[in-house]
Amino acid sequence: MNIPMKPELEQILLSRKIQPTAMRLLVLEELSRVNMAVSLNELEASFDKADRVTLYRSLKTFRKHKLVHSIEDGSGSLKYALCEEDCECKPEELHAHFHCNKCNATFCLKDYHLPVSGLPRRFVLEEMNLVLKGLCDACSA
Amino acid sequence: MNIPMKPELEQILLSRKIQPTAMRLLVLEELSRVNMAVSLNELEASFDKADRVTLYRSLKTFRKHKLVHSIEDGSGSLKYALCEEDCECKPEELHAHFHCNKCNATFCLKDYHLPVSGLPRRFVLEEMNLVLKGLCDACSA
DNA sequence: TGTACTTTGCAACCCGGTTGCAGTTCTTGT
DNA sequence: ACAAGAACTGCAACCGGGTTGCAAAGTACA
Ligand SMILES: [Mn+2]
Ligand SMILES: [Mn+2]
Ligand SMILES: [Zn+2]
Ligand SMILES: [Zn+2]
Repeated sequence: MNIPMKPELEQILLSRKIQPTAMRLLVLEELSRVNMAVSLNELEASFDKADRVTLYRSLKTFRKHKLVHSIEDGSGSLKYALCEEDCECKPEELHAHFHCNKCNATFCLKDYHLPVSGLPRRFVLEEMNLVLKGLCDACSA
Repeated sequence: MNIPMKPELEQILLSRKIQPTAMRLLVLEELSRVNMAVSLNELEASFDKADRVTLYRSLKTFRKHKLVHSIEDGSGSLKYALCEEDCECKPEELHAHFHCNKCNATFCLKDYHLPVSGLPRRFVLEEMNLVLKGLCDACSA
């Protein structure tokens, strides 16, 4: 995936009904660039000077408008990753994530969809969260 | 599962090489009684007077000796549940958990073992965490 | 251009988890 | 039975991720 240019970024926000402010464009650009799931802290560290709360609220807004989804990978901090272009964050769009125990990176396994079966009677399934953990591509070499 | 009596509880701790102190016996008894995954806060609330840190360290000790396993269910607090009698917490003993979005309860799905396939090349799998979310038995009625 | 609404930055707070330390209890060797 | 050492406990304080309140700055739109 190549990184979209400024006008494209703006278009992406607009298409999600998010006002394209300067900060939000930067956040979106960064999320596109890294192409993995990042925590609020990691995001903050990737800018010279940015207010943590503003980043937090940008991500919150993005998530509300289904531009990003969040992953609890067990590292202690929530991570955020860009959704696919036309994602509506429905159950069938859920996918697994891989968390590297060594470098702490977390990736979307977009093709690893979740098995929905074997649930006990009378339990109603609404969502699932599957995190695979181990060594990533780079760390297993 | 019925709740073990005092001497049995003591035996359980001893068999895991954990010194059976008064507090630890109480914690083990409570974990047996509730028969689900509980958070540190919930555990604390189930005693009239107990120090949070002592409970915390009891759970930590239990986990080290593989008497309990912990579950990150996305509720914001780690939960702990008793392991099966001869559990060694190996990958093949991993199971899924169910978290109720309404009552916040979390259960072990001991028979729901995890599918291990479809991982990208060069990724080394060490552990998995699968949490199903929805409405539990009681809440779906 | 004026006004209402949104976004931003800062400070402060919340809460789960964790550590330091001193006092107590328990284990072990004599 | 006793002393020395190790393990456990309770309290206070800290830490870090996440969150909120509020006033200032920015933006949309009539
Ligand atoms: Mn993802
Ligand atoms: Mn379990
Ligand atoms: Zn890695
Ligand atoms: Zn429930």
